[in-house]
Amino acid sequence: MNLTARTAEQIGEALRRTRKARGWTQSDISARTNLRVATISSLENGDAGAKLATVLAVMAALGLEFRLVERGGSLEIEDIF
Amino acid sequence: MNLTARTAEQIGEALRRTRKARGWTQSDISARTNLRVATISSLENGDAGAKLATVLAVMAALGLEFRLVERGGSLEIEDIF
DNA sequence: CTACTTTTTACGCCATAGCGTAACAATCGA
DNA sequence: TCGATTGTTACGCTATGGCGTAAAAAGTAG
Repeated sequence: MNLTARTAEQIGEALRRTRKARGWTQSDISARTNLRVATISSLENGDAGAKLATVLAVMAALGLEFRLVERGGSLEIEDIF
Repeated sequence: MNLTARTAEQIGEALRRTRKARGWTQSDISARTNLRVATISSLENGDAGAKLATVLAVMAALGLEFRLVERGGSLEIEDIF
């Protein structure tokens, strides 16, 4: 699962995929973040106008964090082994 | 340079460090993004209310992209060699 | 210390995120 | 097929981002 993102669409996709991988619903994320389901939906659909705080809250709920890397940057361990 | 971020402050720090590493001013980023210097300043200082579009624009100007990874996740190649 | 560059902050303005609430649409299991 | 869960969209509302513009504060070189 490659979760590289340069656009809001890609971030939304990554969040949705991770959520599904966890077997969770948008409602689950909503409960863990105090964000409305509608907000989660909007974010997953690539809303570039979303607030950074919103993205970070969902990331935290999913147990994710950001790495800021050079474009086309280094491989990760899993990509090799 | 470890650019892991879970908070707006950490993202701002990472963006500022990368910008400095490029030898650029906030004004340079402003020119490349059509965002005001004040907006860049606010973002680098950890404004969680910033729009995702704003973050992504600055990231692009710096030649960076996001990786969404598990918290405490995999090491990167540079961390080993 | 002085002049210049860089960064931070302020004010009025417009656009919009996310809220509560609600309805509608799409997806899924029995 | 159908009822139930899940996801999307809408309306009015308040709060605030980013804009133009401007000035002040902080940092830097001579």
